[in-house]
Amino acid sequence: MARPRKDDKRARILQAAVKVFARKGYFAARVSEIAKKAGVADGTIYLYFRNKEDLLVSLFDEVMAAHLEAGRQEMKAAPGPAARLLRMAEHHLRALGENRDLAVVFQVELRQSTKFMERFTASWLQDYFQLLYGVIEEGQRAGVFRPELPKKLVAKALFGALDEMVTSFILSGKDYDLAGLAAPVVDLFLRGVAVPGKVAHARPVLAATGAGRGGK
Amino acid sequence: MARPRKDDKRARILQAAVKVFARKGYFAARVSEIAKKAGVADGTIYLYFRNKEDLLVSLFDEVMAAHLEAGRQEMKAAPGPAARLLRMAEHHLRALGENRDLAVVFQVELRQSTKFMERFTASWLQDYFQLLYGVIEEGQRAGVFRPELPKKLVAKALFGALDEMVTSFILSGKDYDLAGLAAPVVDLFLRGVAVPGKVAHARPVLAATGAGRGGK
Amino acid sequence: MARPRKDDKRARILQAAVKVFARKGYFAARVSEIAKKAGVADGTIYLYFRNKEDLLVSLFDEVMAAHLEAGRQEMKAAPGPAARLLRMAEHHLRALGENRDLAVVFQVELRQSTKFMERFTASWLQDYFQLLYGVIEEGQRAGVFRPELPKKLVAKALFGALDEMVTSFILSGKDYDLAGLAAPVVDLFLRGVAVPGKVAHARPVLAATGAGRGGK
Amino acid sequence: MARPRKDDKRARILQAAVKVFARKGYFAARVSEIAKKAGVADGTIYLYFRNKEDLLVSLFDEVMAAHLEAGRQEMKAAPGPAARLLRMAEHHLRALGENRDLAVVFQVELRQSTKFMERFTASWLQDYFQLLYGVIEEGQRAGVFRPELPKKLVAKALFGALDEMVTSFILSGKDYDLAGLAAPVVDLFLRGVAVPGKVAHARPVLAATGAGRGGK
DNA sequence: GATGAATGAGCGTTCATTCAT
DNA sequence: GATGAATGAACGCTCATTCAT
Repeated sequence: MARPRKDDKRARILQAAVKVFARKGYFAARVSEIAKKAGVADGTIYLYFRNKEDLLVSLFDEVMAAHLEAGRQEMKAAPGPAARLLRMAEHHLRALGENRDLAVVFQVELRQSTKFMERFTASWLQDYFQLLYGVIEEGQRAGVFRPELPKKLVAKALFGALDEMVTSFILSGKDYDLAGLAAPVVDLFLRGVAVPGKVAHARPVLAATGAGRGGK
Repeated sequence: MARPRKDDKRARILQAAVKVFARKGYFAARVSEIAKKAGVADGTIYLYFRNKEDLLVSLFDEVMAAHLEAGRQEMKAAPGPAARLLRMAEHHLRALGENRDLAVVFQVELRQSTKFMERFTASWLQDYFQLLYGVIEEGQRAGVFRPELPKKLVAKALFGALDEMVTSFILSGKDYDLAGLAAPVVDLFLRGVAVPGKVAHARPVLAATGAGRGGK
Repeated sequence: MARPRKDDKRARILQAAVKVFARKGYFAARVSEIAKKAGVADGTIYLYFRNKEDLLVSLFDEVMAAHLEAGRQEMKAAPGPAARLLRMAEHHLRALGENRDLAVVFQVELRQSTKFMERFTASWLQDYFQLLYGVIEEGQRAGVFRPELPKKLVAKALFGALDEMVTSFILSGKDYDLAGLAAPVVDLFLRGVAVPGKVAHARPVLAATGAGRGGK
Repeated sequence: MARPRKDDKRARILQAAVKVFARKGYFAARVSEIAKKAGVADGTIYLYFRNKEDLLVSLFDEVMAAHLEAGRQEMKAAPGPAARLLRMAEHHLRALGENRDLAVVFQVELRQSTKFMERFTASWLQDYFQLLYGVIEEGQRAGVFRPELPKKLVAKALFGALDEMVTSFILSGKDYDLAGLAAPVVDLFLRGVAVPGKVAHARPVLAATGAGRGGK
C-alpha cells in the first residue's frame, strides 16, 4: 500500500549498516551483507551512497546532526550551568546507552583511523565543545565555577570521562543504566575527588594547553 | 662474537611496525613494508610473529608491560594519594607524549575492533585501574578523598580524561608538552570545577556504576 | 499533428551512440550516457534496440546500406573501369572523411571482436567486393586490366589500401582532405610503383588466393 | 631438474595470454583463465605484469621488437628494391600466417581502441614504414620506381594491402599459404592493375597527403 | 636462520537490463 | 510509449602467508 519510497530504502540501508558494522567491524563488514539485511540488492546501496566508506560517514553525520541539535535544545531548558552540564552528560550517555549497535559504531568503528577521527573531531566534537565552553564560561561569570580553569581543559576532561563511560559500557557486554552515570560523573567533576580543605594543590595550575583537538 | 641477533631483528621489526602502523593504520599497513623498513625479508617476520595481528598485539603487550612496571615504581615513590595520582597521570602522558608514533598506535590502531579493545581492557587497563583503586582507597581511608565516591567511577573518569588529552594531542598535529597537562587535569579532578559551596548537588550521587570495562 | 516521433527518437539515439562510441569506445561507452545525450531515458533505448550490441550493429547496417547504394549509383555513372574504381575510392574516403566520429566507429569500434569483424565482412564487405569484382572483370574483358590478376586479390589489396588511408586519417588527428587521396591511390593501383620495363617479375604470379574473407 | 626460472613463467603467461585473447577477445578474456592455462596462480601474473592491459601491451611490444629486427635483417639480404619489398611482404605474412592466435591478437584485439591503435602506430608501424621508405627511395634513386610517387602513400597502401590479406586470412578460418600471397601482392604493387599504355591517368597525381598515421 | 617467489581466497563496485508505474 | 529506480551477476587485483632453497 504505502509506497516504499526512496528515503525508506536509504534509512533501511543505514540501519542495516549500523548493525553489520557493529557486529563485524567496518573492515570485516561486507557490503553484500548490509544489502541483504536491508532487503535490497547490492547495487542499490550505490544509488544512495558513494561507497562503503560513505555509508559510515553518512551514518555518522546524520546521527550526529540530530543528536547535537537535540542536545542543544535539552541543555537550553536547564536552569544554571551545573544543571546544563548534567543535561548534556545525560543526553550523551542516554543516546548511546539506548542503542548499543550505534554506540559500538561510534566508540569503536569510527575511530579506527586518524582519517575518521579527524572528521569526527572536526564536525561533531567541535560543536559539542562549543556547547561546553558556553556553559563553563557562564558558570565562571556567575561565580560558581572556578575562574582560573581553562575551559578547553575542562571540556576535554569531561568529554573524555563520559566517553570512557560509554566505551566501558560497550565492552562490559552488560545492559546497565548508562545514563544514570551522568549524575555521579558530573558531581565528581563539579566537586572533585578531594574532601575540601584536605588536599593542597598538587602543583599550580598551568595556564593553557595550546591547541584543542584537531587544531592543526 | 655473535650477539643475540634474534632479539635484534625482533626489536627492529617491532620498531618498524610501530612506524608503519602509525603512518598507514593497521589495515592499510603492509607486512612487506614493515619488513622493508626493518631490513628483513617478508618471510622473516613470520619467524618472530605468528601473523600481522600478532605484531600489533606483541607490540602492545611488551610496551605495556614495561610502561606499567615503570608507572608502578614511579607512583610508589610519591608522598600521599594526591601526589600519586599526579605521578600516574604524568607517567601516562609522558610516555605517549614522547613517542607520537606509539601514541597513534595506542590511541587509534589498537582500538579498531572490539577484539583489540577487549584485549586492551583485559590486560593493561585492569592493571592500570588496580593501581588507581589502591590510591583512591588509600585517599579515602586517609580522609582526604570523599568516601562516598565509587572508586571505579573515579578511575574511569580519570583515565578517560587523560586518554582524551592524548587523543587530542595526537590529532592536533602539534607538539606541545603533553605531560604538562597532568597537573591541571589532576587538580581539576581533585578540587572540581565548582567554587566550593556555590554549587549544590545536581542530584544525589548514585551508588552503583555497573560493571567495570570488560566485565563480560 | 504528431509526426513519427518514433523514428525521431530512434535516429537521435543512433546519433548519440556514434558520438559516444567514437569518444569512449564500445566497451567504455555507457548506455546511460548515450541515453542522456539522446535526451531519452535509459529504458527507452530498449524500446528501439535489443541491447547495447544491437545499437552498434544497427548503426553499422543502416549506414552501410545507404552508403553502398549511393556508391553503386555513383559508380555506374562513371565512364569505364578505371574511372569507376576512382569513383568507388572517392566515395569510400569521402563518406568516412566527412564524419570523423562515424569513421572511428567503423575503423576501430566495429573491429574489436572477430564476431563484429565477421559480420562486417559478411554483409558490407562482400557487397563492396562484388562491385569491385564487376569492375575488374569488366576491365579485363575490355583489355585494359591485366587479365592474369586474380580479382579477389586485387579487390582485397585495393580495399586494404583505402582502409589504411582511413585509419591513418583517424589516428593522425588532423583534418586533411581524405577523399583527395582516392586519385593517387587508384593511380598507384592502376599503374604500379615500378617504372614500366625496369622491374622484372619478382616471381611468377600465383594463381589462387585461398578463400575470400569470411569464406568459413 | 631444470629449474623453472623466472623467464620461463613469464613466457608461459604470455603464451597463455595469446591463446586466451585470441579465443575470447581481450575484454572477455579472464585473467584467471590465462593463469590457469599458464599453470600459475592468478596472483603470479601480477608479479610479471602490472595488470591485464600490460599483458597485451607487453605481448605486443616483445613480439614486435623481435619481428621487426628479423624483418630488417632479412630485407637487407635481398638484391635490389623490388626484391626487398617482396622480402618484407613475405616476412610480414609469414610471421602472422604461422601463428593464427598471434595474428588474431594483432589484427583484432590490438585494434579495439584508439589507445592501442595509437600505441601500435607509434611504435611498430613507424619503424615498419621507415623500412619501406628506405626501399622506396632507393628504388626511386635507382630509377626503377616512379619518382613522382609520395613514399608515404606507397608505404601506407602496401601495408594496408598486406594487412587486409592477414585479416582476410584470419576471418576465413582456413589455413592456406598466407605468405604465398606476398609475391602476387608485390607484383600487383609494382606493375599495377592496368595493361601498360591502356589506361590514362585517372587524374593527375596529387602532391602529398599531409601527415602519416599518428602525426598528431 | 633467512629468503622472497609463489600462492589463491576474497570483495567492492559497475552497469546493462528489466519492469512497475 | 516512456520512465528511471532497482537489480545482481561478474571479475580484476591485493596481500598475508607459506615453503623450497
